[in-house]
Amino acid sequence: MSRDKIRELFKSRGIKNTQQRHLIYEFLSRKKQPITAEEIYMVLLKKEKTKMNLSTVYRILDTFTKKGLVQKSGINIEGKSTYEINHMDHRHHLVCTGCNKIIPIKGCPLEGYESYLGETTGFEILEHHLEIKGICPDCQKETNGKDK
Amino acid sequence: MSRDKIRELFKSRGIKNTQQRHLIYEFLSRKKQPITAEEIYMVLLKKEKTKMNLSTVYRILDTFTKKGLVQKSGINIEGKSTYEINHMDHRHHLVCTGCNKIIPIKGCPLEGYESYLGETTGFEILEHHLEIKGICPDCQKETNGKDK
DNA sequence: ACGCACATGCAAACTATTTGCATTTGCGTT
DNA sequence: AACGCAAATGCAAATAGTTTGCATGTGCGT
Repeated sequence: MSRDKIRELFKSRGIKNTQQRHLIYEFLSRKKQPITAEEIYMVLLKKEKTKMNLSTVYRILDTFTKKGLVQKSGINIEGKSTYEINHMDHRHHLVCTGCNKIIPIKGCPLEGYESYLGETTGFEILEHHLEIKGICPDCQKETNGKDK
Repeated sequence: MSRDKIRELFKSRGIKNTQQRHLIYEFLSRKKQPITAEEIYMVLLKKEKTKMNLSTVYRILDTFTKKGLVQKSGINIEGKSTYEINHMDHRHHLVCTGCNKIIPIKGCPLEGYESYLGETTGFEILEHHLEIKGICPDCQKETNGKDK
């Protein structure tokens, strides 16, 4: 997404275009995996020459979340929340319990189920989070050799 | 579940039967909803005449989780983790964003999907967590009157 | 009933996240 | 292009959930 597209996006949502916000949004939109606030902070510290405070990262993520640009992913890594771009194409992930690798899943297995659920419960269904855990092929190999 | 059943269960899993563990297990097995460690602590403080430390609650939940008796539910309430009895009949919940009410869902919409996913990704699928959010009938009524 | 390993209580440590306040920055206006 | 104000950021300190070290207490096999 180009620099100007992001500016426009921000403007359309009433988000002031600051350097920090721009960097975080750009970074997140390239990421295919949910990521923690701290990781964002670290990467931006190293890669970009900007300095940015960790609390700013949290505040920006919060702003983005409220404006619908980003969402908390529901996947917690060692007690830390993770965030990802709010893909308009609804998406889920498969998390490896061995190495924490995260891969996106194509398609949503709950298509159609939500409306059924809404009808049977009377709830107005808003959203869902699905997290599937497993052991990735790489870690399966490793485990065969060791006993851990 | 009777007192003795729980003792047996503990014994079969190598869990020493203490008063605190018993109380927590009994309480959790009656609960139909995931609950936070703090809530467990509060309820047991009030209802039972036992005193129990919050850190003990955490430790017991941890033990239970490792032994497979309990699981972290994946639903976080205001930043707090929630726990529930590990129902052998795999279960999901519907959470109301208005009042935090949680209701269990009958059946799992992912039946069958896991094996498909395992085949297509090479992952060995272990488990999944599904959280669905919506507005319950009660809160839907309320919202119609107010503007919040 | 005894003794030991394990569980608990208590307080302090940790860690992720939030917040108050002074300073800086973006952006509409002149 | 400069000005001014509201909003954003940096910094440090506060919160809050969870964990941990250590002294004491308790379950359970002998």
